[in-house]
Amino acid sequence: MALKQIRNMEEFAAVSGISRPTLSKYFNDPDSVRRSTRERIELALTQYDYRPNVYAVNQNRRKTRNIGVVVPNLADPFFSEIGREVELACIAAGYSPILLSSHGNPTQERDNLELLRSLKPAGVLLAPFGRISDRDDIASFNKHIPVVLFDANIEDACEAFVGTNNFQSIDLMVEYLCRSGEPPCLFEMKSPTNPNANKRRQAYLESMQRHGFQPHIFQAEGDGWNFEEIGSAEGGRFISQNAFATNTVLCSNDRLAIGVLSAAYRLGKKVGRGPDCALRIAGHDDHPFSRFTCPSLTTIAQDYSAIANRAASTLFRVLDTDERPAERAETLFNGNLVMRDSA
Amino acid sequence: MALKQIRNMEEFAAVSGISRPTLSKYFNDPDSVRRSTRERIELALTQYDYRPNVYAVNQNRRKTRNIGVVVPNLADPFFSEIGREVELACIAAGYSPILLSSHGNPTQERDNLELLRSLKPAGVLLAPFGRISDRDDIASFNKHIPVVLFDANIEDACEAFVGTNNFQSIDLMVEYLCRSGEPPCLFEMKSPTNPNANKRRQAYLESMQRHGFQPHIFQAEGDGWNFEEIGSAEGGRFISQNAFATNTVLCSNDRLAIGVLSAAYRLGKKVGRGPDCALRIAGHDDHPFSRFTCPSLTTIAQDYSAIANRAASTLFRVLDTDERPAERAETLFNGNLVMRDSA
DNA sequence: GCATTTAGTTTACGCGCGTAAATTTTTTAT
DNA sequence: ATAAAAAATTTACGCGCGTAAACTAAATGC
Repeated sequence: MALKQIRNMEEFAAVSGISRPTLSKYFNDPDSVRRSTRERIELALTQYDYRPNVYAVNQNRRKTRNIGVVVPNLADPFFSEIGREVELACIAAGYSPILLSSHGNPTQERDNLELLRSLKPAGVLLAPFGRISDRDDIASFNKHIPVVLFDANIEDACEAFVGTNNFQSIDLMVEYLCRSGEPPCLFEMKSPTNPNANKRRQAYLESMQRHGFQPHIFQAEGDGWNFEEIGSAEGGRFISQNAFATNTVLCSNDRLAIGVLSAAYRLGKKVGRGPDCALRIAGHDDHPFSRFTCPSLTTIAQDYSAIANRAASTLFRVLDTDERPAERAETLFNGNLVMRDSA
Repeated sequence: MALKQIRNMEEFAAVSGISRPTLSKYFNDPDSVRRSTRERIELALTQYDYRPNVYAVNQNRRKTRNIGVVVPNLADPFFSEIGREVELACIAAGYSPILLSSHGNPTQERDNLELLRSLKPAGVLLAPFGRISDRDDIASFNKHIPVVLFDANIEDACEAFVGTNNFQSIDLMVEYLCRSGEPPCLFEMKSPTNPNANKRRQAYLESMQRHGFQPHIFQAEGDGWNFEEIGSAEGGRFISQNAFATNTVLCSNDRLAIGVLSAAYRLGKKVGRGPDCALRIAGHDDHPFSRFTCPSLTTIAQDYSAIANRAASTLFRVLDTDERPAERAETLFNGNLVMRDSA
């Protein structure tokens, strides 16, 4: 087995009988060498435990084969899932993904970009917080390295954006709710960290107007990422004060909705479509747990697989052509209504 | 500002007026140079945008300042949280953490170790699946690189283990449940992926015996990490068949409990301590969502902050002394009972 | 079978930094 | 002030690999 410990490509060239430059070509692209040569190399690889020193490999190359993937918060299952999809897409394309979480903290996002700067990635897939304060950092980063945004858009920044069409998805939900019962009011954060929330509010207003109903917006005080907590506290407050304008509450995202559902349960208000129900509650995002809330949550499923793969392939195209695209593309995927028991 | 683009340490030496070897010392340990020199360097750093090329830095060094952190599944909030704590501990100690998720897949765990092998980390903090099949891979990996296990133990493998004392935590819960109502039966996976589940079963049996009650174990069919789904389907089956031996169900972990709670709701069985309740349900782990289940979940909180920090500091000690510890240490932290409304 | 194309070999240099040895400068102790 | 200690500088080499140039061997086309 381990006939001899191979220390570097030179030694591997000696034992495999292939010259070092050819080996170098092989490791950069196995298909760039003749098949017979490739087989000889791969035979030798089974006999000797050698693999190129990543640090030496990346030292000279201006662009590595690394791709940075930055998401706002891996503790949020949505980003955990979409991050995973992006990783897989990168691996499939022969890149090495480096998944970084900003842990709900814009400062950490800057730190992550700073870290990536020194890792010289070929490109970056970034789901930004989208606050104005980040804009300059991201633009400055983008000067040197191609960046494709996903999930949250920053107007006119970076090579492209891929996300969900909130206007379509919210309209879909509003339409359903209006058709099946009282028109919904909207429950959201007062100062949302995510620009999608603003899009959704806008979409709600337009959609309600289109359907000829009076919109009602209820905003929760609170900061940070404890959406369930905020939804539970503030939603509970609105419920117990009978403040919601209608019996139907559309929450800006599932995590808020999960909080509101827990508050409703605590307050003894039955949630659902039945005649004995006091409230209907809907969400947005199809959070993994929304199937297991009580009752299960009616929501919008984002097509995160499509988003992840499109974002990745958009970046790959930029990397392949090695030039910035003339036009900044914005791709929006439709959401799907997931009907469960809460609305 | 950017007076000149600095390309390497040589050029930075020229503009800063400090010799390259001294700069090298500084970047490896800022305190290894005289204070006045350090201040001159840091002044220059504010004027010029230079930082050492990570790849060149790590190329020669046998041991990098990287620390690999491998968890079974970042989509599971428990690992997301504890992974974060570990990251912070590494950064605080001057190391660069590389957080990798095995995505619920033992093969991926092997791939992650393979990846880490080429990144030459100083050490690794590993939360393993703990299946027997991984043992050899991990042991082989551990031959070259120090590894501290956390969360899940593998007997006699690696430098040390840090986790929760399941015997203490389960006993705490069993004691509470017996004292406050009917003695609990145990609900768990038939073929658990996590060795803690086996510990918890053992602990349950011993604890029930100690309290003089007959133990009852109910096992859910199913594979993978969809614990909520399995808990909901299988738990629902047991509930609707009235199969649980007592009205109190202790679930092996919170995610199963979340599934069982959703099944109970679906079946119209009220859960809680009150006289009108049909079931009491308890969990283990204090999952972030267990506060927002309906009703909120009584559970055991693992001290993951303590676990993460102890695991990290144990590894650092090994790295500092630069020799393997004579004795393999196992550190177990106690769990805390979190009383909520479900039991 | 021969010319042409394609692939591999030899040789050589450079990347950015760690680091050792010898020397000079600066600080500290007496 | 002077000797000793500490720190910085100069010089030089090596790490493992990418890569270019000139050359040689093998595969391909007709």
